[in-house]
Amino acid sequence: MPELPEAETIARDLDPRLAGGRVTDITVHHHDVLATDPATFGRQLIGRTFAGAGRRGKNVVLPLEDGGRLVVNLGMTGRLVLSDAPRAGELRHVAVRFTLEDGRSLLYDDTRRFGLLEVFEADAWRERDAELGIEPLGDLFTAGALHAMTRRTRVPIRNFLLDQYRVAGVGNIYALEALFRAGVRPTRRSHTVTRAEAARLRDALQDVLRRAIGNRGTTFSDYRDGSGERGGFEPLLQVYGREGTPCAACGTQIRRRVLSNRSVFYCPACQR
DNA sequence: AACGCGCCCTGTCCGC
DNA sequence: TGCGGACAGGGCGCGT
Repeated sequence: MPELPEAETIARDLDPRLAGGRVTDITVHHHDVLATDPATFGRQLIGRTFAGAGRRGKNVVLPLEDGGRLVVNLGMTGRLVLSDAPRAGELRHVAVRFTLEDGRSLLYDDTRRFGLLEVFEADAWRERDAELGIEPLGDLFTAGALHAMTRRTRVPIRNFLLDQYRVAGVGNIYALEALFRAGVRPTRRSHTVTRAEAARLRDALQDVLRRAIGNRGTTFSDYRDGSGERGGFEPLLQVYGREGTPCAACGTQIRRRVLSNRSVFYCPACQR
């Protein structure tokens, strides 16, 4: 569920409300979401003050006033919520609670605990940041830049888009939607993608991600109960989860297959 | 060395 | 109605 748009939405919500919050205590309910042991984690953060919230790829980045950072990878089911948020009391899988000086708490909730919380000091974060791929909504993500990258590898283009060390922030859902809009089959080897296709893919990726952010990052996953934001991006999905239904462009049945242990959906007529 | 695959974990859904 | 099994996607570690 959480890809770039979800991380962006969380960061925007948190930014003004978390700034100035000083950590006075940390309770770890599930240590497997931490990069270190709980005692070390506590020593790293207690007494330090959040400066706000941002994003890098799919990571929510919480800068500290002294230049360090708490970096949160949300995995599949991670959420970051302040205790005074409307539905904070409904969280059922709180893994870590950060008590703040003003009495509020920052809660990290993660049902499946695929997420990871890690503290970086300034230098270490610069290194980590440099390892991550290009930001798909950034100025550097041009058609030429994307094409130069795709030409250098033979991996299927869907796998290329999922690799956080190439393009940072794209997950399976938005990758497949962008490939459909660009008319490129997910299994196509990256190096065969033409310049024109790379240009369409860049535009499609940006369009899909921006629309998703406009919908507050709401994807299909929370449609079944009204526990969170209602409405959402799901009606906008044109191929993901639509096996057997007619393609919106040509009517051909959408096909599903498995690529690298993960579902791929595409229109066999529109995507070459 | 780039790449593919299995696994981590839980909730939901489907078929018997 | 209950239950087992398949399935979901992110990322890491390992084998090739």
